[in-house]
Amino acid sequence: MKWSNYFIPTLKETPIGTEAVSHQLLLRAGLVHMLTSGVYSYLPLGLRVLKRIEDIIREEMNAIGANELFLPCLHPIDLWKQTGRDEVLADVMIKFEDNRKRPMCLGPTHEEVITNLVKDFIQSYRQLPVVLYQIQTKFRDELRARFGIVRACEFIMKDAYSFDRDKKGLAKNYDLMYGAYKNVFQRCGLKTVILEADSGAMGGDVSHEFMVPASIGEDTVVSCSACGFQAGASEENAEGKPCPKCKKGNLTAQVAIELGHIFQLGTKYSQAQGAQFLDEDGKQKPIIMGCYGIGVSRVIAAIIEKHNDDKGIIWPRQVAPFDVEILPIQGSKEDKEIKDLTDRYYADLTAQGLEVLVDDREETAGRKFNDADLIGIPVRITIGKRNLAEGKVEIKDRETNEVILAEKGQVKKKVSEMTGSVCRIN
RNA sequence: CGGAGCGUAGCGCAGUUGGCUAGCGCACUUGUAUGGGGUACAAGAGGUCGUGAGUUCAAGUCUCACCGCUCCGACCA
Repeated sequence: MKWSNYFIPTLKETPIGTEAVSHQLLLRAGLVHMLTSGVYSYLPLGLRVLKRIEDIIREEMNAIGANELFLPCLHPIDLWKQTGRDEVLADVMIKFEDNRKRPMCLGPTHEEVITNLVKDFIQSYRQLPVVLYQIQTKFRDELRARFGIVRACEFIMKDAYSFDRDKKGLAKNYDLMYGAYKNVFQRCGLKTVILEADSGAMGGDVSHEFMVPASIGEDTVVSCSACGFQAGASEENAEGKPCPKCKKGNLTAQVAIELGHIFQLGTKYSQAQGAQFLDEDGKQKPIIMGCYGIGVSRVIAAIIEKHNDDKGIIWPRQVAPFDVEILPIQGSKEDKEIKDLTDRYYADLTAQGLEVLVDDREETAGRKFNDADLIGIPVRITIGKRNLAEGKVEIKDRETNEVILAEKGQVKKKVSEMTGSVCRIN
């Protein structure tokens, strides 16, 4: 991909009214654009990151036997009345009437819709278990959107739902999800703290939250310096209490971003909506459900919060929008060798399955370097006269700042070593 | 929804006790030079001063209302 043919509107200055580093860098690196408070467009570079995270999630979901589908975001309120959640979630629902005066809402979550769907197809225990998921836009009329895409009114979520005949089956699927979630966040370059949580408005018994401690966030995690005990906490009781587990260490608090939340729902929805199956013993029973959410767009913010320096973003390789950036330093008179090498490296690396961005703009070297640091592509190849006079090309690792001066014929090999040859997931 | 702040060019800002043609930096256009860390010089283009009403000879500036954005709080699967 040529930069000159790609829409990457970088900003030199930090936009006003941005507190979170991730928010600032999302805007400066040209990943997102705000339409109104809590509502963001994803620009080409941001969309690439989003899709790579989605692909990681898809792999992990598919690996545990979950099937992807796509549910509507336009819901009749009548459906929500079946569970009474039209009242419970009234404050976050975006409601309106369609042209036939029918009360509608934009889906803030999808338990009711999926239960309605499964109800129409599942009659027998022989058809269970079923695990379904989607990656879709959710709408929540947040009283106060903040931290850019961390709390938005329109955001992208992966939500999965499991349907089992008994609690044992639910526990099994729950464990599989738990493991898959650990894999997803690890592959995204995030260290998560997993907490037992309150199931709140979702209902059910067992629930875990996947949190990433960061400098911003809306939740608090306390941890014990002595035994490593970790738990969620409210602001008031967070600091300075002795550890409830080992009684020795003191708890220290840190704010965190909630990225995932899984629930053993039980029969709350299946009972309310009449989603039953005929069990082996000839009795009608409500399907046992679980639900599992990941804030996909929020994952992007968390990754940036944890992977940046004063110059910009440092993408973990697995989620980077491009694998390699080639940065030719051209004068006004085009240097044929620089151009030829640029084309050759582009072709060679692309043939290896790498996504390559070429900064072919007629900009000064300094500007290209700064933009490269800002958008944070893991590997940068700089082709310029200075090193070329010695037959060398510079390869730089964005994360470690390590610089290799490679023979111009060895670039493909060196880059392959750095990226682990074909590092694309698909 | 309570508290606080902000709104002037794409971005970041200045604009005095109201005063005459609304400025600066970056970005943008054209030209010349430059070409390894936001290069230099020159010439340009770009504005309903958030919206509406009011006070006044005169409003970016004062008053009121509304809209929008941000932060703190409340809320949050």
